[in-house]
Amino acid sequence: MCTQEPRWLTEEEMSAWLGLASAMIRLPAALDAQLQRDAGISHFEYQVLAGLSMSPERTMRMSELAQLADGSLSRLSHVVSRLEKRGWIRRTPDPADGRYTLAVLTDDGRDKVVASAPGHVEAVRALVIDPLTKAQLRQLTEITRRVNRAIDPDGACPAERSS
Amino acid sequence: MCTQEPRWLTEEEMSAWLGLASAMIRLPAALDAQLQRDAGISHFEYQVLAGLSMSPERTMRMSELAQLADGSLSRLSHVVSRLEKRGWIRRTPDPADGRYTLAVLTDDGRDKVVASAPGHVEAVRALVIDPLTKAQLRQLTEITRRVNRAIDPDGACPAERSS
DNA sequence: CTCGATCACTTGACGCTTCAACTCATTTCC
DNA sequence: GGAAATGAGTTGAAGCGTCAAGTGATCGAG
Repeated sequence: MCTQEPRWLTEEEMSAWLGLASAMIRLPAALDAQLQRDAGISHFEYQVLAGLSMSPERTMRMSELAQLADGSLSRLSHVVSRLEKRGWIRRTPDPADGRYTLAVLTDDGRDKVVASAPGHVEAVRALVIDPLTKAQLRQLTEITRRVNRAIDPDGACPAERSS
Repeated sequence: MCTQEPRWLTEEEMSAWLGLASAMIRLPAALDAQLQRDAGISHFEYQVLAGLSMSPERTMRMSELAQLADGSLSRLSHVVSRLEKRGWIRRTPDPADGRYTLAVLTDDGRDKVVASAPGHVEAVRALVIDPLTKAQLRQLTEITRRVNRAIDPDGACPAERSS
């Protein structure tokens, strides 16, 4: 209870927020639409396939993969079931620890990624990279770092893992 | 066919993109979670109620409202049905043109917005406004303006409508 | 060594979004 | 003035995500 009195947004804050709110809704929708139209898969499915394709042995544990793709384990399980039916992924228990399940990209799955990647990268370029200056791109990196940290202070942000 | 050869992303472009991709997924989820937890409504429902509350006569045509909230007319129709059941919105045909439907915020609906707004604004502050410097906020405004324009060149971007 | 706790996942039911019809009102064109 | 075309909105079915409960494997205390 008792939220003091709310600190309303100034004009300047409001216009940054409205712009972000709009982009936040429409950018995922636009990227999903491109992938759905040109490749018949969702952005989430693409992230799963692309994540596997860049992994050693094209293999990853379900839980790692869920974190990489920013989704719940349950969601990933459903999605991988569908991708398995389409012949792009196989599942097998981890020989090292039977509780884990390994998702493995099949050859057909790799072909699918290779076929879908250029169109997706072009879309990202067209909608995000190309409209911005080099300086804005650097600013965006720092801005999203701060926002991501605010959302989840000790969360593994994909942008900062490895390398 | 024949996508030339794809212009892959440089290191710098990649880190901006990964950061944005992560924020783009998790920011809506975080805001939805706050509203769901504290007010029992989704971010989309909040936008609908808040949009109406700021409108003259607390009334808007369904199609205007759909555009304001960045959703399809069908989605809005379903959502308004639910909000109507909860007693926050009434629907009535537009006397000026019977094809249009007017959505009107009830008094209970206004109370709901007034009760939910402070918590939502606090969340926006905590996740976006406060973590950024004043300069970054200005940069974000320009960055999102460009991205929004790339997504829909002549789209009515909420940030630029009116005022 | 065994039993309970924990962990990684899977499953099924429910709710929301989308898509494709459909309805009804209004405009347009003979 | 009447028929076809257009436009706004609604509806129902299908698909996807979430939540809670369930399964099986492994760890750890006694």
